Order: sequence, then structure tokens, then C-alpha cells
Amino acid sequence: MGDNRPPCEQAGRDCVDVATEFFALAHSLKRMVNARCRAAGLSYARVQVLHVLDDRGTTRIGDISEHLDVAARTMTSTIDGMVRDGLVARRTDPRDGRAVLVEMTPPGRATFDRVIAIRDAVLAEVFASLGPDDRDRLLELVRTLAGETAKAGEVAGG
Amino acid sequence: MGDNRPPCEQAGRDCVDVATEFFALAHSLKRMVNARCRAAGLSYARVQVLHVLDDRGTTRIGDISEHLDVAARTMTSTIDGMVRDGLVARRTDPRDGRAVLVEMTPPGRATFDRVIAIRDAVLAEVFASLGPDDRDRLLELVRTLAGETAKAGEVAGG
DNA sequence: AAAGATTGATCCGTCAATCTTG
DNA sequence: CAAGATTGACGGATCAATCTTT
Repeated sequence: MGDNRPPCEQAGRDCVDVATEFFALAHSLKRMVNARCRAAGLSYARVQVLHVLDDRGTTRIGDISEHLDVAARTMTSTIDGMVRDGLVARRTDPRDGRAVLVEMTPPGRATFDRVIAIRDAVLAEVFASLGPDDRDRLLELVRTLAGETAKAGEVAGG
Repeated sequence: MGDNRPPCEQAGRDCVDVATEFFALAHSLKRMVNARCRAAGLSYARVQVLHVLDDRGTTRIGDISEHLDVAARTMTSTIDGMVRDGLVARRTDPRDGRAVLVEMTPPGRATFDRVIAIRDAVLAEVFASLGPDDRDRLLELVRTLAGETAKAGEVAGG
């Protein structure tokens, strides 16, 4: 064998190649979804916020940022804009004066219902190219990586 | 089976579920890589720019933004910061007075070599959890989706 | 006119510091 | 003091408008 690199480096390059294409796909996919959602009247960040409120009802702002895995600063300013545009409303938590509850307004509901259908259509348009078995396989691989990512994140965060 | 939804909607939901976990993984993975690279002295956006210059040598700014699939505005301001920090230098293309060439400086080279090793280690740390066969399978699925994304993007962009 | 880059306005993301409430 | 939210300063992303060069 004329290969002078140790196995770990070979595996490393292999990993990097896969990761690079994975990142590129994620980037263009997010770009596409974002563009279609914005064209329908809602940025993807706002779609995600309304999605949380749709699932869980009125929610503390800290829980939203935690669930979406973004910094507190991000959520404060995103909610600022959404309040400005009448999509959600802020209300102090009666049980805890420190916390702030975020509530979807009727216009927010209407906008969400319209845009979420478009988002789902875009995703279906792309992921339907895989077929059910391949989607299952992809989901399995993604979950394995997500588990590993969580572990690596703990190491960094601890 | 008590399922009253037509097959297309079932497939749609299936697609959305896979896509949701895919996006979540991409988000946390990018967050992690970004954090580790920044801790080493370079944001991931800058790593990507230097990576292009490492692969292709001195490159027109428009070619960099096209290759990384970001808006021209993004590249202008990212390069502004990198010039400010001495990582790259701007130079007018002698063949075309409209174009601007971006060149890696020696400090940029040193920083890149240091940080790219860290980036690769982070990616290997996560993707090595898959094993070679699963990585091949993932790469195949990613490429299928990338092809579909490109098609869907043309429709939207055309 | 078309192509390449810059600029303006704005949104979303980070970290670090601050204020308020428990 | 600790927890929750806001604010400041800034990087990086978008679109749309502008300026220069071909």
C-alpha cells in the first residue's frame, strides 16, 4: 500500500468531506426555505418562534430561546420586531415578575397558518426525492450525529 | 388503520419531520464549529473565505461570494473586516478595472493553518461516530437532496 | 447597457454587561 | 446572590440602490 497517512487522518479527511457537503446542503436548503417564507411574509426565524407558540401555547421568552437554541439577545430583538408587527404580544408572568410571556395574536395566527403551509411544501418538494426508506435511513444517521454533537457540546460547554 | 389523511399528506409530514431534525442538527453543528473556531481566533465565515483562497489562490471577490453562496454585500463587509485584521489584502484586477482580487497574507496563512486543524478535529470528532459505510450512505443521501435543492432553487430563482 | 463592487437599511446571531425581581 | 430579560457593540446575512468600468 502506497498510503503514507495513518488511518486516523484518512478517516479525518473522509469525515471532513462528508461534513463539507452536509454543511453546503444545509446552507442552500435554509436559504431556499428562508426566501420562500420571506416572500410569503415571514422570515424563517419568525416562523420558528410562531411554531413554538403553536405547539406549546403562550410561552416564556427564555423557554423559546432555549428550545430554538439561540442566545437570549436574539430572542429579545426578534420578539421586539414581531411585537412591532403585531404578530405576538408580551405579558409579564403573573407567577414570576422576572419572566415575560409571549402570546400569539390573531394576525400572528393567520400569518403562521399561511406561511407554515408554504414551508412544508418546500420541504416536501425536496425531501420527497428520497423515498420513505431513504428518509428513515437519513433520520437515523441524523439522530446518531445529533447525539454525538450533544456529547461534544457538553465537553466544550463544561 | 385509522389514518384518514391521504398518502401525499402523510409523505409531507414525514418529510417535514426529517427536515426538522436535519435543520436542528445543522444548526447545533454549525454553532459548535463556529464556537471552537472563534475560540481559536477566526470566525467560521472567515475560515471559509481563507479556505477558498487556500484552494484557488488569489481570487476575485465575486468568485468567492459565488463559491460560498452568499450575497455580494456579505463578502464586501467580511473582507473589510479581514483586511482590517491583516488576514487578506485587496488588489484591483490588472485585467479588469471593475474586479477586485483578494489575496491571503502571511498572517492570514498562519491563522488559517492553525484554525483549519481545529475545525477538522471538531468535524472528525462528530462524524467519526458514523463509521465509513454510514458516512458513504449519508454522503449519497446528501447529494441526492442537494441535486433536488438545486432544481427547486432554479424554479424559484428563474 | 451590463458587470463588478460598494453602500444603506435591516434582521438575526454572538458575547458581555446591566437592570430588575425572587 | 441567582435568575430572567434587556441593552450595547458587533459580525454576518438579506435586498435594493448606487457608482465605476467595460
